[in-house]
Amino acid sequence: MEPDEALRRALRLAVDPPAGVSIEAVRELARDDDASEWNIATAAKHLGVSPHTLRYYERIGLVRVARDAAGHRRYDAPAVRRLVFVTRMRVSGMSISDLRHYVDLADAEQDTVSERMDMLLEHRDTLRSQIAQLQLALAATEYKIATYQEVHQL
Amino acid sequence: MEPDEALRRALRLAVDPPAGVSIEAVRELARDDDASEWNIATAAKHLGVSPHTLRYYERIGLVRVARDAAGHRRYDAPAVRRLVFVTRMRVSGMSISDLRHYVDLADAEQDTVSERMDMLLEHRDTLRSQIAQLQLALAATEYKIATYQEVHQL
DNA sequence: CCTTGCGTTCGAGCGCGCTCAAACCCCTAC
DNA sequence: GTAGGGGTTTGAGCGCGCTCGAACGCAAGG
Repeated sequence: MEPDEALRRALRLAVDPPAGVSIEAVRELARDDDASEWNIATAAKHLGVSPHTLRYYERIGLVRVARDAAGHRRYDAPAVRRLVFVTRMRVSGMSISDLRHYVDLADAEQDTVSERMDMLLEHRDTLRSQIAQLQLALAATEYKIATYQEVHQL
Repeated sequence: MEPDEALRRALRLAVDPPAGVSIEAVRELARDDDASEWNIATAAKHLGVSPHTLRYYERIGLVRVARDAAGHRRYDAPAVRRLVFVTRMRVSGMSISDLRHYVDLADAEQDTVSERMDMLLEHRDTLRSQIAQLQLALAATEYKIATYQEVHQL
């Protein structure tokens, strides 16, 4: 078994939430049973962002990252999972400040589940309308392409 | 018939390219047979952007807009169609500079169809992967929502 | 010992896409 | 005549999200 197998597994689970997942997978994600960790370059590569961006995300409080003896960042499974979530939300248009609010709630001691739920529900709606928008744009683009092709045949 | 019926029709046609459209619709879109025009406030309202933005788009060459006797902008059907296209492409992530390139080609004298086709094809691919990304994000979000709900029931 | 390479912190800079403000113009209604 | 509400032009400003640079630290290899 590769040394960072657990990290890759966490990454994959977070990346591809299967259709019928449930408590099982949550527990899996919640387990921190592997000592394997990534340095910033490796983490950046797997997450598809730059090391600069990873440092930036940590600086603004989106993720907490441990240090090794030399003071270098070590990305463990929880950090990677958080970053997968963060990058996904960023890519899907959630603003940095909303994301900060969300992770502040997630990191809080108290029960903030209902407020986070509200944010998630709202983001879900945003995503749905975004997708609808993009599908409209796609239809328009394909329509234009088809038109050009037809015109070209005249 | 409302005075700006033709403009609304142009807007609708450009907004909702029906599945099986063809030359017919193109001709319809291409006809400039109506004298009705919009002022900047009306155009902005219908296009869902601010007057500021409309002036900005004109300034950077994305659209040409005529003036009335008083020097006020008059948005006719071609301008509206162009702006529908522009806003759709913007919303779907095409950069201003790419759009400028595209409309420069479209406004050029020469035959630039093939180059525009290339841009459209590329944008189509971008749109498809964007949609895929968003659907992933949506799945992840719904997964998280479902998880919270299950946890809440425990 | 010294270079190479990878990391650190912190503040500053930047590109994009608007967004605004100032000074002005014109038309209509009172 | 004048107040109000729409519009115009231009250059400047701004918020976001990185992105970079400078100065430094540490550890391994030649």
